[in-house]
Amino acid sequence: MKLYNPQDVEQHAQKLWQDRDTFTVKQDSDKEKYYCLSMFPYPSGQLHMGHVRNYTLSEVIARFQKMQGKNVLHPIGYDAFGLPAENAAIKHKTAPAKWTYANMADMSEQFKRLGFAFDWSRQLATCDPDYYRWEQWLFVRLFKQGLVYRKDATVNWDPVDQTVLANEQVIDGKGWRSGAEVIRKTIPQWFLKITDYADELLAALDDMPGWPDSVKTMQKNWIGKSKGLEIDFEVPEFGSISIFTTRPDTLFGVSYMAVAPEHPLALQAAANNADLAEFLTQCSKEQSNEAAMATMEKKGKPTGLMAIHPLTGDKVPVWVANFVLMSYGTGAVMAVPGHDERDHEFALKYDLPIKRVIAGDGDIQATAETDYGILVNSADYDGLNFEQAFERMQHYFQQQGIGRLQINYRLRDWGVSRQRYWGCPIPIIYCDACGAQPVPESDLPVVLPEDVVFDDTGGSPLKKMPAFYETTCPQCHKSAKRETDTFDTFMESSWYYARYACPDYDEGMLSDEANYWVPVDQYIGGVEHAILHLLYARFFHKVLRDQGLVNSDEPFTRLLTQGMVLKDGAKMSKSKGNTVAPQELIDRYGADTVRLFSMFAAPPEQSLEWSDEGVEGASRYLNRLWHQVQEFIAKKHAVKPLNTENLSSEQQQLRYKIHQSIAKVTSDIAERHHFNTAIAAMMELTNALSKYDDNSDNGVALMHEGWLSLVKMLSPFVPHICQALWEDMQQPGLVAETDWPQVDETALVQDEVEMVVQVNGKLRARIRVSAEANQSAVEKIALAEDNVQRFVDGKTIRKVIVVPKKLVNVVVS
RNA sequence: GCCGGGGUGGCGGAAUUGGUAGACGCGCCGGAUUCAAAAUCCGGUUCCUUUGCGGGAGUGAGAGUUCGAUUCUCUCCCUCGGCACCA
Repeated sequence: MKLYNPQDVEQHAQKLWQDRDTFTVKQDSDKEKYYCLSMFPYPSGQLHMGHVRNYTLSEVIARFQKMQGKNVLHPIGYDAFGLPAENAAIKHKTAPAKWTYANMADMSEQFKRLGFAFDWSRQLATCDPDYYRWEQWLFVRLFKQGLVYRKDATVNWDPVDQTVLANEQVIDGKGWRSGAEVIRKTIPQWFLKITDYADELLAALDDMPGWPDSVKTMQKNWIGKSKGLEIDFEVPEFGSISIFTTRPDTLFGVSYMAVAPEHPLALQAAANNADLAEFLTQCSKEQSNEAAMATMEKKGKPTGLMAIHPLTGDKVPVWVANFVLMSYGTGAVMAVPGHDERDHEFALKYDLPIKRVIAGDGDIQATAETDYGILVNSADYDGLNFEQAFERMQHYFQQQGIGRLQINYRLRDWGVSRQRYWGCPIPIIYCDACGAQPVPESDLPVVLPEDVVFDDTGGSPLKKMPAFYETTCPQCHKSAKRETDTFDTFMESSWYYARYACPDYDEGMLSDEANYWVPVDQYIGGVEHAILHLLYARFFHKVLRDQGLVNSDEPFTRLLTQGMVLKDGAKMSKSKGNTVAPQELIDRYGADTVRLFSMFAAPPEQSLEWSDEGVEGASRYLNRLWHQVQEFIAKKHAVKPLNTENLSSEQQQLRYKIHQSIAKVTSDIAERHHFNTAIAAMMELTNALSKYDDNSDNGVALMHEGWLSLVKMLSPFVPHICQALWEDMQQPGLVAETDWPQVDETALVQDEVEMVVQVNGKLRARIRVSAEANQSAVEKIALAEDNVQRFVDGKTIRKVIVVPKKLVNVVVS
């Protein structure tokens, strides 16, 4: 008997697929298309288990859909720009491009060794000028349409390395290399007006049934639409400040105002107040990310300025507070300590008055009451509820011209400038006379010089390359300077899915073929991308649509968010030393084993705990499968058609098992995406077939049907071994190109079913009854059971619940 | 802190619409095979109790709804992901 040698079997199958271009696809209007995509990887050089899991998931779906007769696109490429290449450049003294291209070649080799059904002809890399030129082209178009603007924004500045740091490079407020205290610095940067699309991005979520609710909820909360009033407060000696509030009903409870440290009012007040200026400096050293802002100690300083309450005319002090965000709303808030927890905490700390303006009987000095209620201590507005007060105030302020209805979003415009080298150059030229000018379309792409040397001083090499930045103004042709910032790498990952449809098209960003393939039918990637990447890509898609480049509204019809791969309960990482290299496992057990384990160990959404013993088990299963099928083949049975009219009860049972397994595996893959239970069902079928021993014509026909169905169903998971078994079973062509097995409903009809009998919800007996038995008959059989009688005896039967074909519950007291 | 997940045997997990808790696999235990071991095959395996039949408890903790809750509601604990410059 042939032995199972994974390395031979896998090489053989991979060569077949390559020679026959099995997974290269073309537009074909006769076939239903299916676009299956996993988020493309950053080319770090080493494939890790997260990748294996991610691409095996899309792989199984892609191969399954192909067997359903669809024209399946399953592409791969690289998200090639990014910070790690710059770090590697400094460390290894190589250019980021060289390092990146070498990594991509390595990873492609590893992908091929895993046998993934990718259409390699469509491979793309975002660092390729043929790719990013269209991103620059789009940016220029958006610039002309006013969807791009420049404004000041804060960055992390390392004063020793004289460089901008990414958030991840700031550790406990210090630069990761220099250890210097990082400060907030404000510099001009480019923004995309994603907020123009906020409403559509929000509303469309209600019509995306293929997305998990959790992701939709996160995006909804991230966009954070809220309705409130913008109200102007007079501030003598400054002018006026506008605040946004969703709770105008608490306006009479305002006892102070708070502005962000970067607010113009704060800056003016600090000009002749050394104490306040010192406080602002302190604030500039605090981290500006949201998590830090929310957890840090709330601190403030009075500015000495007073605001006039627009309804009472009272003077209330204006404070600077470290927790007010300049980037949200107007950078200033009214504080109502009686009915807002943060304001309350702040008021207690700085001994500011706390007033009750919403009816209630708690101690307002001790706890803020944030629920809606009836207004009190609010002059004419007393007795109104939230809606009434909101409406009257809106009306009043509008009439006075000092307030207006405002829809506010938590979502901020997308800052796309990065002060880094290894990214797509922003196609802008700065002219002293004409200002910021987009690079003319005919001059695109602005190519990133790849042959660079990194020194240790940090900062982008572009800033030291006159050959790159010295240019002329496209408007007045005088000498001008090119932008040396590059794009956020989320830009590239926001449209790559569409470019896979036409990766070599050089007459435009997207060809007509994009509308054949896009939207992606199934998108798969880590949950960590639930908000940023997926929101930016949705935004880009709508922008592309409005440019007439695609004709759909959303890029991803169905979304599957996979969990992380853990080892010993922690995320695999080099620093923890708990990594498992896929390559070693492939060498040892073969790609099929690695693929099988990664699909069997957990359902896709959950985190997956890596287990060496589990891998061993997967390998053992494949060996068992191989031997069982080979044993069946070795008997050289003449397979005759199954005579369904004449089946023994054992044959009926096996037939039931085969078809029930097909039904389960099909729905687990197609609908639930629970690949682990699909595999469990196939293991059960394997066990049933292994135990079965019947050399009659019907017996052989059933075994043949069973093994063949199993080989087909396992093939998306473990395609190499299945191709070998397929051939050994004398089947024509490729298992990858065959049809998925069909369920025969007649095999699923059963005349007897097992039911459980409970007394007061506790299991007391099991009964076998005819599938057609009516309720009273079932009830009678159930009550006749000895062990049921034991618990019913001497008690009154209150009622009997019968769930057909499942259970009987006798309620007694 | 805010938003979104997760918590079930020794371990990974299953239970699809409120209806048998623990499928499948790992590990472990016993047996077969072997000079012996590995590999393989067969059987057992939630805990407590019982010779056995059976009984009791049990899905992070606590409450609630229900004939019946791993599943629904509330409060709490632990843990993971995201928080706008990691990708």
